Amino acid sequence: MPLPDRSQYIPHLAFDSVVFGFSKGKLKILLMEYHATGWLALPGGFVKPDEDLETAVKRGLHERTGLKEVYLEQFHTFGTVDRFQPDVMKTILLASGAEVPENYWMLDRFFSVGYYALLDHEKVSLTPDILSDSITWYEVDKLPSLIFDHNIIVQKALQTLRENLDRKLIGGNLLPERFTMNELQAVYEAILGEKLRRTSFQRKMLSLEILERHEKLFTGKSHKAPYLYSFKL
Amino acid sequence: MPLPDRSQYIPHLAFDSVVFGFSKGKLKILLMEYHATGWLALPGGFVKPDEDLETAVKRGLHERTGLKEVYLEQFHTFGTVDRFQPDVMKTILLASGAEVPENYWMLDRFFSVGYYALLDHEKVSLTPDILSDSITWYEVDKLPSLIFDHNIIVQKALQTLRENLDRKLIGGNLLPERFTMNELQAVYEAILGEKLRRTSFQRKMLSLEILERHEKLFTGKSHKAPYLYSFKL
DNA sequence: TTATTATTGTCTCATATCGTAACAATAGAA
DNA sequence: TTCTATTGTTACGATATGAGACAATAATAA
Repeated sequence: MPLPDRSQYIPHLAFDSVVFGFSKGKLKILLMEYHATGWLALPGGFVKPDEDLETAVKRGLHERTGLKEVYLEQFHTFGTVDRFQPDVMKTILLASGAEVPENYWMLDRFFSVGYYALLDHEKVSLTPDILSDSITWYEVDKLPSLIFDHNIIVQKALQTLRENLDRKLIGGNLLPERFTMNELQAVYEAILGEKLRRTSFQRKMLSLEILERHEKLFTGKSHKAPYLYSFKL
Repeated sequence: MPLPDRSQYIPHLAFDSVVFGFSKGKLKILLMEYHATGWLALPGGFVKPDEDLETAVKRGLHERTGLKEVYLEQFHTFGTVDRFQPDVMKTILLASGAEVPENYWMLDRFFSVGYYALLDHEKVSLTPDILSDSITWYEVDKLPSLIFDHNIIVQKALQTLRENLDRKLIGGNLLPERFTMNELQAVYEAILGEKLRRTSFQRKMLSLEILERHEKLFTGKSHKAPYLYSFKL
């Protein structure tokens, strides 16, 4: 399996995606595990010479998750010299069984543009890339050590997500079309890392006039059934 | 005057700085005017192979303003294909009187990381770069047309500045060490583009406990003299 | 059928915050 | 001494938020 040629991509420039999902009450992100080494990294990629940066990120996201439409936001570009670790990269490339040419372009110094994505955990079908033998969900607050500065990238993504949460009303992107108020609150709590008041949360969300109320959800439990909501528009 | 060699900088990657200053009640930014063409652009630059991205931006800022310490914030990275306008770049290079080699690296497609800086208008001493014959302050709300996507970059910088204004308490970076409450309010109004209530603003600022009150400022006007303030720490 | 339990939707009240206006203080001029 | 313009502070009402109370209700148990 041949490695990509220098001419196929813009050199020195990469992107890394922090893909957030929500399941079983936990906020999770996608991580790739590289062949043989067992090293973990964010799913990322490179930009083609005639491709918009954001298009490249969407392409990468589509290849890994099968999803075409996801909520996507750029949050920071990482460009310190200490990201440059050609030995690490070389080990990953060799472990994939490929032949690594002299001065191979992927061993150069890279700047990486960080994007975070929010998607419905249930809708993805995961596919590893050439260098990885798996891609899996990991709980954000139990993250293992990642290669390069990827732990820092995740922290920055999470910080930006928190700051944008209220301003951009994006919590719903992690849920299916219809959800209960309790589920929405659980998403907010997972992102913010703190418990919220049930009544205040409900009042706030309803006062924003962005939710549409639908039929009740009967779960079979012996108590009042909650309404289902969806986001307007 | 020779143009920089391909090996001196990372290819395909640039930065652009939106340098905010405040004077005579107006919010202003620095623009460079290129030789002969009269085209206007943001002050920017390239990153050296062994240089941190942020270090490069500070270096560029120091070269243009003489300032070593400025408030600096990265806000977005621009990477659409339509930024690629080699003819425009070639005209600029030729107008500077330089000889432009075949396939010169500055004519390639570039990704640009946007930073904004806040500084005390009084402290800068302006120096144009090789390609420009002037660098001057322009009022943000009376901006002329700029090359490439630089008008969009300014808008994005301003938008981010507004969003960060309260959260990061950065308004003071545009003023000298000591200032009156009125001056601070004028900065906030210029950034937000709207009038603020005098009493509410004063109450809010004082309640944040970030200001230190100093002696009064006697302007010679026939009314009560305002206190001077500085930011704590 | 009725009582019980767990959870949901709403309301109330205390508190904090903010818009608005009023008021007192004061530096210099008349 | 009075007047004018501006500043610092306080008062009051409107609005938002924290915290708790209370009614509604789906399924179960009696």
